[in-house]
Amino acid sequence: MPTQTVRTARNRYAKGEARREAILAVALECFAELGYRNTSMREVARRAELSQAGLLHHFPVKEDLFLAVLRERQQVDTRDYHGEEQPVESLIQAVRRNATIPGLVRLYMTLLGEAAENHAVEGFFVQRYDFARAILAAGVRQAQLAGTARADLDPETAAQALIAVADGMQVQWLLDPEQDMAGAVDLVWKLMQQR
Amino acid sequence: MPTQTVRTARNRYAKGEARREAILAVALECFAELGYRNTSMREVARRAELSQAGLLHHFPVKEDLFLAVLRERQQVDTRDYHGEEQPVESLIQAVRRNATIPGLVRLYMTLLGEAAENHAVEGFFVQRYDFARAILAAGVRQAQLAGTARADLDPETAAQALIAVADGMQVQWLLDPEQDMAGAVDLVWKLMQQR
DNA sequence: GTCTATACCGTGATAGAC
DNA sequence: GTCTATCACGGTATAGAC
Repeated sequence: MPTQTVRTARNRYAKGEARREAILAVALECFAELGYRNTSMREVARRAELSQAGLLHHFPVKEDLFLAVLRERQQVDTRDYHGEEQPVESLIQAVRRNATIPGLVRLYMTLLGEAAENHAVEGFFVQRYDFARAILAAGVRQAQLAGTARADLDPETAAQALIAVADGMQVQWLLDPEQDMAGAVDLVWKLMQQR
Repeated sequence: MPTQTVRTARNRYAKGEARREAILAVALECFAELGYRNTSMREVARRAELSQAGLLHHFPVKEDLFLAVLRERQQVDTRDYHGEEQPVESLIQAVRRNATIPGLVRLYMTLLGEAAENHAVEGFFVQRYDFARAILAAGVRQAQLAGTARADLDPETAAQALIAVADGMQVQWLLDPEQDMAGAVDLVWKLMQQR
């Protein structure tokens, strides 16, 4: 680890940290706009206004930069779910929100492609899905107890399906923004609620 | 176009065509195994047992090779649907079958990432989805007439949702092969059939 | 149609000075 | 922490022999 974080007595490395944050912001922008493959370390460095070698000081290999961006997004997404009492509804809301942030869905799709080729990125997604499945399955179970979801559903399978529709619709929406992303998720969830 | 196809009187270019086919097979293998990014033209050439320049004679740029592979797969997939009287069931079957072909789902995911960054690949997917949606919507409509699907479904939205679950589950399955790909698609379809 | 040879440029990555 | 080289590699391209 080249960069230290948190220091006693007024953060002597505050400047380095700030730089790091700035780099991450620029990198997210680049990945979303250009894609992973077409984003060069030189370009990120240019936009962050430092040399390529300077950038490599913070993130020695391109993948490190990528993963750092991912971890930041994961924090945001996790926060959104935490303490949520309506997981399924928040999923639908998240889908809707994603559509409003330019490049985010595109980035997500790029990531998926990357995960297929890169073990570290794959690990990121595995964790993410495990987390989402657990949350949503709990949500389904809760709805069943409350009598607002079909009792004959297997909560795990239902959770899988809900995540899958959400993911799949993001892809379709990206390819053709006419598609009603949230509508399809909503449809499936409504079907699960019928009794 | 460097390579001519179809010739009167017993195909004088049969050898070149065969070479082309062999290259495509090797390329599919490479993309599935190594991913798009990690597949070099040199490697494809090596495996196809010809020089890099020889490969470039058939496919001047890497993307051309990629698109050719895509088009071939599209033909296979399209054939599977054609004349099918149970579109939804064939979708589920296709999902099951994909799981048995090593690297295919991985390739598909790689492609999605590529589509996010590459207009030509994007076009390929847009077409593919339009086609699938039309087929499946017809299938839903037909099931409604037959009384085997809920009458209150919007066939278009239902079709979107079905494709989305199938796609989304392939992703989850790839990341964790424990997941029951076809099971989730089946669940959603069963829900659509209840009345 | 296919080969060898060669070159160009952008890329991720490293070494070492300041 | 940041820089200036410098490297090897990959995608692309061309010339010219067979």
